[in-house]
Amino acid sequence: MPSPAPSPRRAGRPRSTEADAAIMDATREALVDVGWSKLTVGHVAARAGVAKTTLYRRWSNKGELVVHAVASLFDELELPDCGSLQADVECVVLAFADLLQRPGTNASLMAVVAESTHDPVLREHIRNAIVERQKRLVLQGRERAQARGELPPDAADPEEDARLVDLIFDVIAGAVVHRTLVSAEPVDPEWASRFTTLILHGLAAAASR
Amino acid sequence: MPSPAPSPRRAGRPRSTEADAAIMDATREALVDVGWSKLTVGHVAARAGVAKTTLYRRWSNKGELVVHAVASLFDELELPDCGSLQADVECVVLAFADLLQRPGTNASLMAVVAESTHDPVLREHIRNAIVERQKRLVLQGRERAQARGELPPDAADPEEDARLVDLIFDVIAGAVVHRTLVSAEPVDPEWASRFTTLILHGLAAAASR
Amino acid sequence: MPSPAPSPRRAGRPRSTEADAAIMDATREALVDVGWSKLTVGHVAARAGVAKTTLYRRWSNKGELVVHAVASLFDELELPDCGSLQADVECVVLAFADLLQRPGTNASLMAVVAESTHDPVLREHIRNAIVERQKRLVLQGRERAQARGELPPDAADPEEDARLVDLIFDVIAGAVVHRTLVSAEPVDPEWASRFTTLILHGLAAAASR
Amino acid sequence: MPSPAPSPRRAGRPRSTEADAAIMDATREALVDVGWSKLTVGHVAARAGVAKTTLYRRWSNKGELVVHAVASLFDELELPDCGSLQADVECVVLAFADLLQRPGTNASLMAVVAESTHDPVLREHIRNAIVERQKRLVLQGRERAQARGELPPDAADPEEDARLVDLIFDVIAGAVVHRTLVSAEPVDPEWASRFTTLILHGLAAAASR
DNA sequence: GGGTAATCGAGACGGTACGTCCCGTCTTTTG
DNA sequence: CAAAAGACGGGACGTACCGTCTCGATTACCC
Repeated sequence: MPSPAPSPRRAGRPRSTEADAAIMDATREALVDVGWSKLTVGHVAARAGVAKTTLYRRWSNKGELVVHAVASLFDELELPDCGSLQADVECVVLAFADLLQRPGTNASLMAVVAESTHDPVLREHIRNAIVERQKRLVLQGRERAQARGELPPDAADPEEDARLVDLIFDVIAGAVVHRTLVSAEPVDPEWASRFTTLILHGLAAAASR
Repeated sequence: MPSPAPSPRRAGRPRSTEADAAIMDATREALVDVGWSKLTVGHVAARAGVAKTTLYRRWSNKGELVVHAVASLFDELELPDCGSLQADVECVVLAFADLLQRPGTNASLMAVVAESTHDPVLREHIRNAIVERQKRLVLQGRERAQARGELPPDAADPEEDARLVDLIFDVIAGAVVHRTLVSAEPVDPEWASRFTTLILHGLAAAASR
Repeated sequence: MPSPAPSPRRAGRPRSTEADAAIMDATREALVDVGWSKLTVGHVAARAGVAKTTLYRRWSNKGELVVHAVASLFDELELPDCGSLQADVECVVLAFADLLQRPGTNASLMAVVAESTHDPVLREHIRNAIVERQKRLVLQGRERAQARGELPPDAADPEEDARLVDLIFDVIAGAVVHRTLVSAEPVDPEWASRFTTLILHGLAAAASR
Repeated sequence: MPSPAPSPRRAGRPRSTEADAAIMDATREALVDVGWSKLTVGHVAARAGVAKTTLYRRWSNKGELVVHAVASLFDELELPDCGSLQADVECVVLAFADLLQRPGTNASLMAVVAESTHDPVLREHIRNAIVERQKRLVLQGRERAQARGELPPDAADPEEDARLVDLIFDVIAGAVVHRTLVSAEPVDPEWASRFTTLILHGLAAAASR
């Protein structure tokens, strides 16, 4: 959202929307090719066929630019209905891993997260743009499972309930990210199945206690 | 450990081990103070009271330097015997989270991991320096639990066994890292307990099936 | 399309002519103060109140910079009309010697010439920037002397003529440079007179033969 | 003359004379190959198959080393008796030019002279090692010419006489050096003849006035 | 349809850090 | 003890980007 306020209609020549798109594309491509740390504003501008000035008129620095380019990558995460809780979880695990394993995404994500450790504003950005988007999938999956009777209804205490959702989210997302980026091992259906079994049994056992 | 082999005794003046230590210390301090991206080789050298060349004689660039410094942070991770499997896991989760929450560590770790997504050599470095070190803790904890009778002996198939260990490792490390760095929520004893319960129940249920 | 453009006027911000001048001045001053070998690009930039990059945008290295600075020193060499050929030659000899005896100039000139023995490009530079500039003085003096009737008109064969001019030039410039820099003896009016007499008599005698 | 006092016979291992020679050779070769400014002590030592320490034990710095290597080049200048004053002068002009045109010599000479403009000690060195050596050739030529009756006997005033010798020396050496190194034109027999004629006629005309 | 005002490209600018190279000194082990 | 090997503090080099700043040349809108 480089030009968030389309309405005020300031005088003078309006900004080129083609440039907007070309810059975003070039940024994503560059991110895939060379990664965050070796990505330079000059190269992005050149690849987009745009002057550096044009780029800086839209984003105040390299960080802003990359964050905007990355956040949009997570738009495509969906939770198809796979018939059972186990299948649903395996589906989302595999979809998420697939996203992470695509050449540019992993690097971009890590880069942005790494940068965020120093920048509270950026961190908040990430929370809103990425974390919340993913957490919705967990909620959605639970609702379906509850409808199927595979999971009990929400806990009485809403805080307690939120804590459980957060836990599940961190376990699922964390395990997939860690296996992919740190252990650098593939997340294949077998691993997904094994992992899902572990989590759901844990959940069931903990609940039935 | 840039000079691991003390024996061959090459000709010429030997490298100063004091410099080794001073550089590592200075790097870690600088990492905490200013973070990866603002860390300067020149500053590190100055802080260590060492010439820049001395530093470059040991590590070929800023990346190498920081990776070694970060890896050494994980040296302190130990698995104290807390009396039970549940307590052991909670202990290591809290110790790991504490490490990640220290100001410089999180940024450093993420930066190094991010960098590794483009550099296979660096990725291998990380595997050896960090991943293997942590995986040892998992193995050690399992041995203790087996001695206590809390866990069954190793699986018959060693490959199957390795897969299980890897899974547990990714789940534990991943969840802690994710909650700390992505969700940006604190890992406190309550979360550790809740998480540990989930995992151990899942493990037990899956095994007893 | 009359295309009246007197200057190509490339796109983009034009180079600062103030910077040009400041750098040249600073280089000459530094050359006088510390000499070629101790002259630092960084110091020159600082003294000129200019970034090092601005300097490197104009000259590709320290050598280029100094050559241009040295060559410009020769701009001031003029041939005032002193009334007679003998007086004209003595004038230019003394002016040239004065230039060479100024603290920084001798070192600079020698350094540049020394450097040129290995670098054909630099050698060509010197030819264009220094040699041709001085040779013009010889031609100018001859024209005046011819107008006064002190010298015969140009030889019929232009090649032969050029050879004579080259000879005179090497003798005059060579003798002054050698006495100043190698013999390290002063070029005073007495020496200039003695030298001029020798050359002009030789010229007259050789011509009248 | 790196080790000027061979006699005292200090205790311990004596310095290797092979090293002396190897270093001098390597220095001269390096001077030819890369010139003064790009010659490094490290490379010379390597080429000589000697440690840098060994080199520094004999010469205190790069300058000393090169001056010693260069001075010896001028030992070979001689004045053969060519039968007449004109022939003698042409001979020495050609011999000197030949020396200067040899690949390494010109660079070395200029480099040393250039360096000498900053270093009075070095300048004195050059006077003794090079200038005086050449000036003797002028004196020797005059004596022969006087014996042949081609030149009048020494002037009555010895100072006046010395001034004349100095003048001739600067003119001859200067013109040859300038043509070779600055004008970068060849000194061939034709030029030598033309030049010699000019000088001798000038000398004769000036004397007979 | 002519002004006007913000855009665009190009590229120079002051900076900062990089990683390399060489200097001349120093500390070792080996002969 | 000298020699070979090579690490050390220091300092300049030339390069690469950063984010800012002119420039002249284009547009779109608004009068």
